[in-house]
Amino acid sequence: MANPSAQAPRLPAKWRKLAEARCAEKAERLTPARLAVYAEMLACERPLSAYELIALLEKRQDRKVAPVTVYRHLDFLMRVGLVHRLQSAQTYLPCDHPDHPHQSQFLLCSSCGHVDEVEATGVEALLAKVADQHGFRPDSTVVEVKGVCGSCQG
Amino acid sequence: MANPSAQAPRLPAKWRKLAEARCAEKAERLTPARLAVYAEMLACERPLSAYELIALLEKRQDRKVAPVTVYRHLDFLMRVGLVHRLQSAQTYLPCDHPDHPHQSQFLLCSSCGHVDEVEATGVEALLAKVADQHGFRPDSTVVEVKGVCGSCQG
DNA sequence: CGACTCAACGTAATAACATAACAGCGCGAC
DNA sequence: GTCGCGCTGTTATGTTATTACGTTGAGTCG
Repeated sequence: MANPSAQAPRLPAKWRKLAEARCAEKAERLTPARLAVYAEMLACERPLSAYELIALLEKRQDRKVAPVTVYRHLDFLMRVGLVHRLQSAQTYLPCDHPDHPHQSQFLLCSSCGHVDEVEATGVEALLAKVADQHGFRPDSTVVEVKGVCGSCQG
Repeated sequence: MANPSAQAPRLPAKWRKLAEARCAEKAERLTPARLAVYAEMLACERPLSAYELIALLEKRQDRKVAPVTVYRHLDFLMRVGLVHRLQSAQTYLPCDHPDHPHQSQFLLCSSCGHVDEVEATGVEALLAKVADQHGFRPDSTVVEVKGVCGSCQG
């Protein structure tokens, strides 16, 4: 590949360092192609479908990008905890407070499309309790709330 | 259509009455085709993808069933509250305690595929509270917990 | 160095999930 | 009757995701 990172959006040091740290933790390799996808997602500031991401990357890099390529990079970014998938929208967005591994909840505004990632400690605890009451051992949770954000209620 | 209900799986009176009641409430029409899809889902006892449902219906009725047909019936069944969609698995399953409208939570076993629909009052309340703290007005929620069910832990 | 290995990456094809557009039918309202 | 409207059928297409297989490139070990 012809130096993809040079064609990627500028990636603030904060995020780059975070990405490096996360990869180091998990002994994963942070390649230019992976970083380029992550940078594109951060630059966009809203959830993207895989194919929207493909289109952005193709425009940026002026060449074809196959779906499987983007899906692999997304899998990687989710594996190391830098990106989340919104199950109800089939879109992807960068993790918003990635200082530590976590389960998040998402508030999706149906008016402006903005997604707020929150980490309410009580939610996971309650779900764990509910699961336990049913003899169920939880591994991961999906919590997505659709509604209207503060800005759009005015 | 050549009497589809005759070719549908036997539908216990309990469920049929429920379906009729729900449709009456919402002034929706319970047609044979809609009932056939509902009956197929109840007979299967596990979440089905739309295309699995198509295959079952085609086998049962011995004729082609177009995707759009099944999606329309699924939309209807979800609208009247007889069926839920599992967002994380892109599958559909009949509502398990449909005595009243509700928001449910789902416990998905990754081992046996069984899905337990539960209705923990505290969960919705807590999510409403969390949303409110962020100035967010919730409309609907998606809560899906992946893990291992009691039977599969032995 | 050279051969080996293994993960990342590229390419092509296809599978799986979902919707759009339009026509015909059937039933109730009037 | 006939009008309107919702249900259904048909065809085509759009969107999301994966499979299969070959190539590249960086690190390792002899």
